[in-house]
Amino acid sequence: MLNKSKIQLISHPDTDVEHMEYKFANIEKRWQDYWEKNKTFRTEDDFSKPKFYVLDMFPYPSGSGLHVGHPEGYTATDIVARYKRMKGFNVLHPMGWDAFGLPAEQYAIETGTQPSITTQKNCDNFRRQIKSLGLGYDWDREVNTTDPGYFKWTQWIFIRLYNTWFDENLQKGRPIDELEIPAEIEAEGSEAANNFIEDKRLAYYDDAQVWWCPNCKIVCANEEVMNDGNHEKCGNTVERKNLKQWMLRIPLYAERLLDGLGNVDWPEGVKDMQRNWIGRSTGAEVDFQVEGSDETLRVFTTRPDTLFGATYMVVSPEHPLLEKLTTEEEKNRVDAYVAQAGLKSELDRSDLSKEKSGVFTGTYALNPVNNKQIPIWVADYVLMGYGTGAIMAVPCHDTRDFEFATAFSLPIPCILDPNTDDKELREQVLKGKACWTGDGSYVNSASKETGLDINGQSKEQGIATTIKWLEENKLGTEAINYKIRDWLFSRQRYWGEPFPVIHWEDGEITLLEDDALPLQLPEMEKYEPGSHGESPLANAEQWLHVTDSKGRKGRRETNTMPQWAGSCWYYLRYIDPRNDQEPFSGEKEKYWMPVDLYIGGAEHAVLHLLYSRFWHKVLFDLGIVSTDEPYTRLFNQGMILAFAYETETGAKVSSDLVEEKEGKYFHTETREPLKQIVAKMSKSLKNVVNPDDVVTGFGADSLRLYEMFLGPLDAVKPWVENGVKGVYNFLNKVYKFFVDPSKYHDGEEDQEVLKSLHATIKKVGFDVEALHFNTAISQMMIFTNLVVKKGKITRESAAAFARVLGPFAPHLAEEVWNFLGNNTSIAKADWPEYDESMLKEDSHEYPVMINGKLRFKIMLPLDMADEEIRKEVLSHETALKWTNGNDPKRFIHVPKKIINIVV
RNA sequence: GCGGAUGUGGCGGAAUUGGUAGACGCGCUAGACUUAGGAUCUAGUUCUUUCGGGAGUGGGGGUUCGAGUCCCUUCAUCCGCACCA
Repeated sequence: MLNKSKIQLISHPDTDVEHMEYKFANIEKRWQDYWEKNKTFRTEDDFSKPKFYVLDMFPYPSGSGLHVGHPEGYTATDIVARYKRMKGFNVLHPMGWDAFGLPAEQYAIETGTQPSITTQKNCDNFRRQIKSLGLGYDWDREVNTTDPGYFKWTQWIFIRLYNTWFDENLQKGRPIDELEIPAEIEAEGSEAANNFIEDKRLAYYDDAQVWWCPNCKIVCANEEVMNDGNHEKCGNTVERKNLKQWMLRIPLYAERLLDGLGNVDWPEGVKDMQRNWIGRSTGAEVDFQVEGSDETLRVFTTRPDTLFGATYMVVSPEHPLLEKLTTEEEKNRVDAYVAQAGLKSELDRSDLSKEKSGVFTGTYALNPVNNKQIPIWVADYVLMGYGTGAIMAVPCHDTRDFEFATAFSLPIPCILDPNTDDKELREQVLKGKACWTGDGSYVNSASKETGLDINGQSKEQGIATTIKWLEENKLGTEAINYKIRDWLFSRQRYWGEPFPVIHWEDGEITLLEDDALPLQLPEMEKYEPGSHGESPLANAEQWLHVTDSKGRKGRRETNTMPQWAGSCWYYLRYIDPRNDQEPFSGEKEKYWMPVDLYIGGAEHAVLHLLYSRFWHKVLFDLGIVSTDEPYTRLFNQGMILAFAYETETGAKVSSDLVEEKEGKYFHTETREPLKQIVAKMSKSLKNVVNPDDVVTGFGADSLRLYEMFLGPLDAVKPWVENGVKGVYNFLNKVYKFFVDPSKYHDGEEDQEVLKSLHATIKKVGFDVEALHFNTAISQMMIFTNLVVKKGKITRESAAAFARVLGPFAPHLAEEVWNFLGNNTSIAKADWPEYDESMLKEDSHEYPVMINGKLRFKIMLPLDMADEEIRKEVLSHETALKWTNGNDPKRFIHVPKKIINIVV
């Protein structure tokens, strides 16, 4: 109620308008039609010009249309694109649709409407909305991930991934036919050789654990499972299920993905999140002999130096050796524990069980550094998915092991004398009553029997010495471990890219030939999933079954690719979007890549950006693209929030039930006083701002300008509804002044106006490069206020200002430009040059401070000698008052800045 | 717990290398025009004051002629990750 009322009133202006009224609706319609008709923003592949590639993260075209968050990033890139074009660059600035996705499929299940029809409708709506904002995209380059002409090449890339292996020595992906099969494997026969090859492919087909919602009969992505283990859509508990899945070996590229982060201009936070996700840690893998067995238990540790402090071992409940390790006597307890751990999902293991739990397996291992017998336990604080799924526990120097050992009264011997000044803490650690993970010098860390002795060494030395000893004695090796895991690359859904894969009745898997692409989706009448966790494609009988020339029968892959697939490479397709011979021309790719500026939401900090970097590196290794990294500069726009209201107890109140009285807020029904808070826009809070409403009420230029004026692009900021009025007033002022013949004169330009104009050209240029749009707009307001006050301007100055305004408020700028007698688009004009000499001053108004406090101001010529300045300032009446005519202690004069007198 | 960021008027936010804190905008106050004003224009607007000043950028301390900015410390909020061995 609060949010809407004003917009609606202003959106129905008096019909009785003067001819000078800023009729934004007419103006914007006129220029949008003009741009469309003249293809103003079409990008030619003119290799003679310097290029600039500015990219938005393309949207998923949802049924609810744009929200105000979309235009934020899009306006920013549009301003940069228009600016760069005016600066003489050949600018690539495309838009498209990431249009595969669940909502269209869900809608299909409910209504039987083909997803392609829903998608088409939504794309049309998005395109209309985006065009209504005056964003200058080259629509001839529009791409859509669901278009067979597009996903043909997504499938083509998948085939490349399948046919690539990673050469760890060269740290480079190579064609699979360059893979040499070792002689001893060759000798075992063709099946072994085949298995060897399959194990090397970047894409492979294998069993994988997935989340399955028995209610929706659908597999869920991890992010669709809530913290309590329920499906976010229906609230039912999801299950673990083993299904054959396509996986991609992204961990092989971990080092390359880490290295590449060093050379890109990205927000530090995003780089850190990616590093964190890859999770590289260095240490050693150590083999422990299991007592009374020829099995060894391998662990990964970052602290091989603490081996002397290892007093027990822990394996995860899913560890493959657990059954063998468990003795008869302990079997019941271990089985019960494993069953119980299985009930807890991986998600709530961390949350619910702050208390450590576990049971003894009944078996012992031998600590390789001193051959001491140590018990092997099973506990769910050790995860199967990380390292080897087993650890050596060093309770005195690892907090988790310390907690566990304390809970189960296991010994906590100290082997590292802490280098801390805290005497009490040090005592505690030495006694095994506290845990120390920092540096220090080793004690009790020598064994005559095995010959290892690190007593007295520091952490760094101890690690090096121990690894060397382990390797010499063949008990372990230096090792690097990564958190990142193989990428589960298939979904049991209809509305995604089909895999170009056939599973034959004899077990062979073949991929389609390039010339058989695209493999299209079959049209279906029903989109319900298959009964056993299969994709709806399992019901497409006609499509599904194939027979080869020899009569062998096969089934097509019924899984489809995840939504990430299309977005992994779309920036490449924009380069050559209608090419039906190859994904893009190499020549064009060399010219346009890399992307110079990529703007989008921080929610894609890890997955999309990591996945697409991975694909890009594979394509680079195969010689398909010319750069190692796809995105040179990345920038995250901050989320736009909205005001919302809550009661004293914190209950949220829908905005249509809120009433304002004298700056306070009340519930319209209960009369409760309410607190104004800032929250994400949501349907339930009824605080969603619809860009269409703003465009209707104030115009697209106002929406663009306001989104940029709101604050720094990367900041999270609330939409303050009244703020739109501020920029609307500004545009109104610009219109009324610059489209009024009576404001123009033919004489010399006023010096002050000229100076401000050049300052504006300079500042706006700098600010656009730095993406500081809010301060650029403020500078344009300052200039406008000045000329309105002066009342007159020359056509030349007005033309320069119009061009500065152009990237921000393109419709109004075109109108002014046209009024000034130009009959080509302002988008094609040159950015005005500023003259540095115009900005020079010959005198400066110095603030004079006495003891650090501003006391008065004085105008002084810049070429005045120091001595004279001193005399002049000290003889000022206010200065005399403070100095009593005495010589000051100090006299500081910073040229062009400030004068400070210390008395 | 770890990692990243942010704290400036009533509000959104400005402030290259330390150099006039609060640009620009909203809101508010007063006035002008007006039948009217949620239109437009003009002036004012950090707080406080005994009208000399005084205080002031989350809190405390430090460096400096001078600190929103640099250093130490502390608090709060937001985001991401979270038993990663």
